Amino acid sequence: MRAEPAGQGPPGPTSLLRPHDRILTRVGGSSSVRGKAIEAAWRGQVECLACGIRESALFADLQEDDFAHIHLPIDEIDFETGTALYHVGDPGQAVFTVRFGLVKLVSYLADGGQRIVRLLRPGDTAGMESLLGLNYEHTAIALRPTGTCRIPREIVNRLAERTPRMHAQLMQRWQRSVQQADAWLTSLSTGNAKARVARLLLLLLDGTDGSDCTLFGREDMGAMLGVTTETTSRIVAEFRRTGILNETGPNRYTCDVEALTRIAGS
Amino acid sequence: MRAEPAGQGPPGPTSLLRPHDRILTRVGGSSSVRGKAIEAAWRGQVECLACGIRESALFADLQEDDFAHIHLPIDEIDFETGTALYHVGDPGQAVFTVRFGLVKLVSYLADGGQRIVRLLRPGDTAGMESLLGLNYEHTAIALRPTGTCRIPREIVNRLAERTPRMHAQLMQRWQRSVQQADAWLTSLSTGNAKARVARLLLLLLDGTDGSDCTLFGREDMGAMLGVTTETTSRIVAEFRRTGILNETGPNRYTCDVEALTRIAGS
DNA sequence: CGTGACATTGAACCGCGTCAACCTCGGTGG
DNA sequence: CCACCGAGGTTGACGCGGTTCAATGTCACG
Repeated sequence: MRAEPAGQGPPGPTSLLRPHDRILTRVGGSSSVRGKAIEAAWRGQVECLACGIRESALFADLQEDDFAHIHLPIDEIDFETGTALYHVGDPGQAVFTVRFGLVKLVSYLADGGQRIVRLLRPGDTAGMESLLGLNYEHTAIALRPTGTCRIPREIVNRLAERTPRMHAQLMQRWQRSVQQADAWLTSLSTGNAKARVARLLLLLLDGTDGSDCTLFGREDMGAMLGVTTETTSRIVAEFRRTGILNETGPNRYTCDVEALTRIAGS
Repeated sequence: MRAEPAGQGPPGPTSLLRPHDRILTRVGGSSSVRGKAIEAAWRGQVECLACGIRESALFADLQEDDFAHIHLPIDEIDFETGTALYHVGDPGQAVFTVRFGLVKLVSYLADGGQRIVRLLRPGDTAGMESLLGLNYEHTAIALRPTGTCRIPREIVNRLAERTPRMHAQLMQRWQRSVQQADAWLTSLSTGNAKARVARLLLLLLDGTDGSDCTLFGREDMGAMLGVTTETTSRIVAEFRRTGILNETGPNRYTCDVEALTRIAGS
């Protein structure tokens, strides 16, 4: 594994904003601002109930009266590509529900390199370790423009005490993380590089329209697959030459799913 | 990845005992037998409270009166080396607390190969996906003579409803699984083979006495590290030649922790 | 138009997979 | 008691695949 060129090593345990952490904040409810205004009445109840992704989000199973017990601000925070939701080692004060976009969870290695251990999609929850009072165990970085809801840990913990529905949601989400971690190991870190790239592409297919997917930097792809940037680039380029991938825009491709499945199987 | 020689592919979704599943059952309490006797009064309350590893086990935080609500048999089941606690796809009816020994969680790959995704040590809990009504997601196999407590899922689920202490234990255990899965990826599936073997050895050090560890078959070690049996064997042999490992018994070694740490860092 | 970030490509090297031989050891049966 | 056998560990030879280092291409942006 090569040392990161721009890497200043694993981020320290502070929670100061890094220079590049340009965050687009759109506060969720009343006059509250991120990190302040604990007492402010919050009108997020309505918004949560009406949330477009609620059926797949952390609050999916909550009932109307459950929301009445939320007395801390839930902020909608949007992140530009490349900015961090939080850093490894930061004291975890909140979980983030991904509303749209894509987030990578990064682990930094002893040698300064990095490895992406998971991807979070809309409906997923980031930073659940904070619910146990732990520091964040990864750095979470937006791979595309990403919208989140930042939910203070006390809200979730209090709801979990109150209702077994929240309880069940949490367990399901933890289990999902384990599943995803295991799948990551067996499908993205096993077999030759070409098969790994193929499996990653299949994983990135847009659920809806079938055979389209949006890629990101070759370096990130390499960090997911445990191979170098060059190898990734070579393989993607080859897929393009052989028609398995068809560029339709900047980092947008149409895939020959059939062929990819065959390659992934080897 | 090479195809498994003895592999008959991923085990099917049945829960029938395989021919080689020689299980040493020592039933926990009254006259109950595994899988039967739901009504039998169970005297495990005493045994759980007196359990030697309770402070690190699933029931760690429970109080005396919590145990009064256990009305299903908790069996002590011991497994010989190589036998399965359960198979992937089996409908999960219970979790297993490991009392002594070592258990591997195996994922079977599309090509018939296998990958070990986690190790369970005394105090760890296997098969928690069963609590969510899911089928087992791995095959769990004892790497050494292993003792377990088989706890029916209803017991845990009912306790979790009753007491937030059980609730918290579950969340912590799920979180631990995620952590271990992430560590597995970053430390055992990253870097060159020699570093991986070194990290595995460091992971296997007996907590207590410092520099001793017990290895297992080279094939299993390879399946943990994502390398072949031959590579694993070569590296272990080299470590022995250079004095980093010192054989003290069958698959027992004393390690030069210093040297291993250096090699692991590369 | 210069500049920097990123993708691509080339060439050389070498780590590890692959295939195969051989060894050790424990068990089994004559 | 010994010959035989099979499983697992070790070692060698060879070649491929992926890393490494370096050069060039491409595009967005100031």
